[in-house]
Amino acid sequence: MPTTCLRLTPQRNIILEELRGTRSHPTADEVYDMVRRRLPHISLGTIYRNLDYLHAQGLIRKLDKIGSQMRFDASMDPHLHICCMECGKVGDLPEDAASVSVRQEAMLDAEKTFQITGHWLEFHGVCSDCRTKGKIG
Amino acid sequence: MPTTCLRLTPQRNIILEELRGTRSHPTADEVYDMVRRRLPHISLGTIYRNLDYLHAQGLIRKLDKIGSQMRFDASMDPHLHICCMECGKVGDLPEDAASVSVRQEAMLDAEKTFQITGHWLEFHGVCSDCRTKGKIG
DNA sequence: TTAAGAACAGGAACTATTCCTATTTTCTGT
DNA sequence: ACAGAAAATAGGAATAGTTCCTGTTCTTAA
Repeated sequence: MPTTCLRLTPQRNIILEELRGTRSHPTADEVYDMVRRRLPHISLGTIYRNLDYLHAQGLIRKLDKIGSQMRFDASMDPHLHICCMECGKVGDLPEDAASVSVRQEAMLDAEKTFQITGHWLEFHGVCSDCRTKGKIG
Repeated sequence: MPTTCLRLTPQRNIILEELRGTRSHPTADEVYDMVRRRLPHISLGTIYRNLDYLHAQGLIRKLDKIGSQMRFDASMDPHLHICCMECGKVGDLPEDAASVSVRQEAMLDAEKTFQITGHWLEFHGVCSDCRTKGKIG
């Protein structure tokens, strides 16, 4: 018996449906606008809470490194993101776009839309202090 | 005659010195605390403005994708960053840490400190809409 | 049916960052 | 060196994305 099961309230379901119906990687307030057409009384707090919930359940992606606002993405297949430095628009790139060997072919299509000017690569981990604390505490 | 030359005011100079004296990738308010020991009346606005200025001049790096706050780094040689998911601490990785072939050796040292659990890769560019606007406007 | 827990709407609070204004400092040309 | 112009500063107000709080409603399980 799992202690937590997936609870899809009407609000959560509609948020998920709206997110799955777009490829625009919307921000929280864009999701708010989309959902409000169907649930006029939903609150922005519910949007945030449920986007977090859906992300914690592994149903959507949370792009918190792109621009000044969080963005959300319902497509869970492995792929990379490209962000316009002028307007903030976010597009998709194939998973292997980072490999130089395939870049010429694979990126041709994306480069019709986005002219790539740079990238950001950052690693995540746990530092030794926090690992030590985890063992002791 | 260059229209803009580098103007290093006392405030800017001390900010730069303090930043060069640490490897901790401090946030703006951490820089504020460091600098305030030497310039007690400096304002946080000046810290932000001058960190932006130094970044625009290419003297420091601005890490705006790491955590919820901007971080700053005076070491300009090419390298990557690793961020602790528990406490937010930021460390350095060698430039070639992303290459799988050298990863075993090159990362050994960093992995003594950070246990790597994931990464973030994102591309930057200009979308076709913005390129079109740029040509017309 | 009822009690307990979860989720909700609405709005206040929080906080990193930016913006504003009057004042001070720095630079430029004479 | 000096006067005017331009830039930078301190201090604080404003902004905005996100989180938190409270009272109410809904769902679940016994």
